[in-house]
Amino acid sequence: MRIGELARRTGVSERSLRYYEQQGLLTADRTPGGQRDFPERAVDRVIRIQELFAAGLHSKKIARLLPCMRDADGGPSEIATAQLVDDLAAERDRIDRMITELVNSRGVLDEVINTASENRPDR
Amino acid sequence: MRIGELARRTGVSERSLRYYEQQGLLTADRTPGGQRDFPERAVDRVIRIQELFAAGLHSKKIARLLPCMRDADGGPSEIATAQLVDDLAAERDRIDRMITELVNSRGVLDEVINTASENRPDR
DNA sequence: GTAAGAGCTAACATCGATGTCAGGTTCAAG
DNA sequence: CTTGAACCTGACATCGATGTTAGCTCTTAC
Repeated sequence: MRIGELARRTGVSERSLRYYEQQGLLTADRTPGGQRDFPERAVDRVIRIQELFAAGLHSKKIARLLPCMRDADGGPSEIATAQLVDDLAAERDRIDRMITELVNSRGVLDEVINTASENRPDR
Repeated sequence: MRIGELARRTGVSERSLRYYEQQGLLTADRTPGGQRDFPERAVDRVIRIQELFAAGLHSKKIARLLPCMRDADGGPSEIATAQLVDDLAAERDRIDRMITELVNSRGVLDEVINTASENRPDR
């Protein structure tokens, strides 16, 4: 599929998709005219890339990580090196802490929202 | 307490603390010589500020939010306006989605890590 | 063949919290 | 009084994903 469709289906801008390809996160064939032709499974991949970005990983780390992930198709095409595993374990712990913080913050927001609703029954 | 101690106790750089004050997120008295003198409760407040930053809120929104939060001392000193509540509700939903994504990403990392440990019992 | 819509590259801009540095002032202990 | 640590302000730098624009090319339907 061409870049426009992939953008539409993932909600990610064309700009970002080109950037992902440039960073080695996505692979695309090219038409004879030089336009990108993404495989169907790029959709899932883009979504996972977005999630990893949201989790605070940088593109370089994602690039090392992706080949070690189980694909839609089957097993991973590479096994993570010990060094990468260490790295990912650290990220994992960071994400864990981040989840805790987010849950806290969500609670704070809920409290403020609820307090306001109680004191301001503008219905 | 002075800025160095607050930085040490919160793990937040002095630079950031000055920035927080400048953005209206923190209040500090001044010594006759012009040095900041933070109240004890600044410690908790800084930690909450950090969490809100981690949740993706910007300083301006945090500045509007903070006076509506329940303090260590007691009730909020302001009630959120309807407009702010709408805003916060949107942030809340965004945080919710972010948590989901983080949990997903954590799962992905765990899988890669586990796969590597199984295939590479370097112990 | 032509026109319109979609894609291409390259370059520059942005955002916001934080790092860093310079040059000066304050504080506290001796 | 002196000295070194801690603090002050102000300015500039950074990082990285993404937005934006310009100028050109490809694709496709007519």
